[in-house]
Amino acid sequence: MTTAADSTKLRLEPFKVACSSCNLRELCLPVGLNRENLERLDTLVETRRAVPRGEALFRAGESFQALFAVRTGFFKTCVSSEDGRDQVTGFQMAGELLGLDGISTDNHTCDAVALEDSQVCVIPYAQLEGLSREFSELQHQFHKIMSREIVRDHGVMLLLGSMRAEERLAAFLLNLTQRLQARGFSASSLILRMTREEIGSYLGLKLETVSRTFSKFQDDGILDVKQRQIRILDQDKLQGLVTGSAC
Amino acid sequence: MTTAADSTKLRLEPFKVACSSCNLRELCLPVGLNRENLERLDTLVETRRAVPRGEALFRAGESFQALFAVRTGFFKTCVSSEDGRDQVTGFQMAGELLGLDGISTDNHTCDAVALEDSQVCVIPYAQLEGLSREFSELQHQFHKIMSREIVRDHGVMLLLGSMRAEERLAAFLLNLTQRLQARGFSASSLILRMTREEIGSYLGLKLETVSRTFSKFQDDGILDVKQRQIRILDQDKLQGLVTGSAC
DNA sequence: TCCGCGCCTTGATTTAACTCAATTCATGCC
DNA sequence: GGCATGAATTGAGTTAAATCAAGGCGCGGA
Repeated sequence: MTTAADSTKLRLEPFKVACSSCNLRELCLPVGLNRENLERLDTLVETRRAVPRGEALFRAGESFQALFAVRTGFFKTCVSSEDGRDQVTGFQMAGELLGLDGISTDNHTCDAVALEDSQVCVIPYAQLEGLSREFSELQHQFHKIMSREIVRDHGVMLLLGSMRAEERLAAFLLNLTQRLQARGFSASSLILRMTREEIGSYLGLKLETVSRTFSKFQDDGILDVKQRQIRILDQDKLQGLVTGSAC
Repeated sequence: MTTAADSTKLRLEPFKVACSSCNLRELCLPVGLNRENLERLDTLVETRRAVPRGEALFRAGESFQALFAVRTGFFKTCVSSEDGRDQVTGFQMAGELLGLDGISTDNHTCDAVALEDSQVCVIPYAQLEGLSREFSELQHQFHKIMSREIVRDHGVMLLLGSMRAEERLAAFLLNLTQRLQARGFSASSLILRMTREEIGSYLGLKLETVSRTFSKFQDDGILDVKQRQIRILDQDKLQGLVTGSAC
C-alpha cells in the first residue's frame, strides 16, 4: 500500500535524459526531427519519473502541467462517470504519450495507472508549445500524435458500437501484437499486463465474458492461453474474426 | 440523387468571409483571440462551402487539405470497418470543427455527411499551422479543440462500454440540448436532424431499441416525442438516468 | 387528392452477454 | 511448506437488447 503523497511526488532520475539518444525516438514525439532539432528537444525533456506498478501517474481532476512519454513499462487510462462507473479508455506502451486529454481544460480528465513498474519522460506542456512554435516539424508531429489519438478513439467506438465479444477480443489482441511488433517484440507471443477485468472494461464486456472468449479461442485452436501468457497459433483466423471474412 | 462529382467539388461563396464578424466566434476556432489576431485569422479563412443535405463534405480516404468549421447546418461523421460495418462517431453543429482525424495520415479517415443543407468555413490546414506558429493564442486554442475532441471521445467510450440503452439515449439527449443551448436554442425542445438508425449507430443500439426507448420515455412522462420533434418534460428524471441517481 | 417510399413504431421471439455462484489456479508471505 | 489472497475459469440461470415481422405515419411528387 502506498500513500497519496508517494504517488504525486516527482521522482527525478539523476542521469541525463536525451531524446537524441533514445531508442524510442522513431516511435515517440521526436519522429521526423533532424539532429539539430532533436537536440533542441533535449532541452525540453529534462526529467524522468518512475511510477511503480499500481500507482497513478496522474488522476482525473489534477492540474495539467506536462505530457508524459512512456519510456518503459505499461499504463492504462480510465475515465469514471459521476455515479462511479469506470471505463478503461486505453493501454499505453513505450513511446506513447499520456495526458493529451488535459490540454482541453488544464486539468486531467482521466487516471493514468502503471500496470507494471514504469518510467516516463516528462514533457512540460508550456515549453512544448513554445518550442513547437519555433520549428514546424515538432509542431506537425505533435498534431499528428493528437490526431492519431482521435482516429484510435474512433476505432474503439466502432469496436464498442458494432462488434460482438469474439470480434472485440480478436481486434484487441491484434492491435496489441501490432504495437508490440513495432517495438521489436514477437508478433505471436505476448504477456498481458492487465487483468481480465481491465480488458473487459476496455472492450465493454464483463470479465467472465473475456475469460470465456479466451477459452473459446483456445478450444478453436486460435490461441494458447496460460493465464496472462498468450500465444497466437492461428493469426489468420484471428484476423478473419475482425474483418468478418470468417462468417 | 447526386453524383460523386457534385459532392467533391468545392462550392465557393462570392461574399467575404470573416471570423472577426462571425457570431460563432465565441464557440469556434477564434475563442480567446483579440481583435488584431482575429483579423489575422480572417486572412486564413477565405472561403465557404455549401453542402446540401445528404452529401459528403469529405469521405474516408480522400486527401486531407483543410479543416472545416460548421457555419450553419448539421453533420454526422462515420467510420467504416473493412467488412462494411458502420459507426457514427459524432454529430457536429455550428461552431464545431470537422476533419481533425485527417491530420494523422494526411488522409481523411471518416466520412462527414450533412444531415441538412449546411455551410462550412474552409480552414486550409498548412496555413493554420503556419499562423499558429506566429501567435500562441491561436495555437493554444487549436490544441484545446483537439484535446476536447479526445475527451469527448472518451465520454462516448464510457457510454458505449458501460451504459444501458436508456442511459445512453438520456446522455445523448442531454448532450445535444446542452450544445444547442450554448447556441441560444431552447434547452427543452429540439428537432432531431438524424434518423433513429443514425442515433442507434452512434449509441451502439439498433434502431428498434432507440424507438422503443423513446416510447418508454414518453410513457414515463420524461419526453414528448412526435417523430423528430422532442420536448423534454422532466429534465431531472433524464439527468437522473445518466447519473444513476434514479435507480 | 392520392400514392409511394422512407422512416418509425410495435409485437413476438431469440440470443449473446450478464449475473450469480462455485471452484481452481498462481503468487507472495508468514 | 502451507495458507491467505487476488485472479481466472467454468457452470447454470436470467435478461437486455437483437432479430424478425407487420403495420402505421408523414411527406413529396404525380
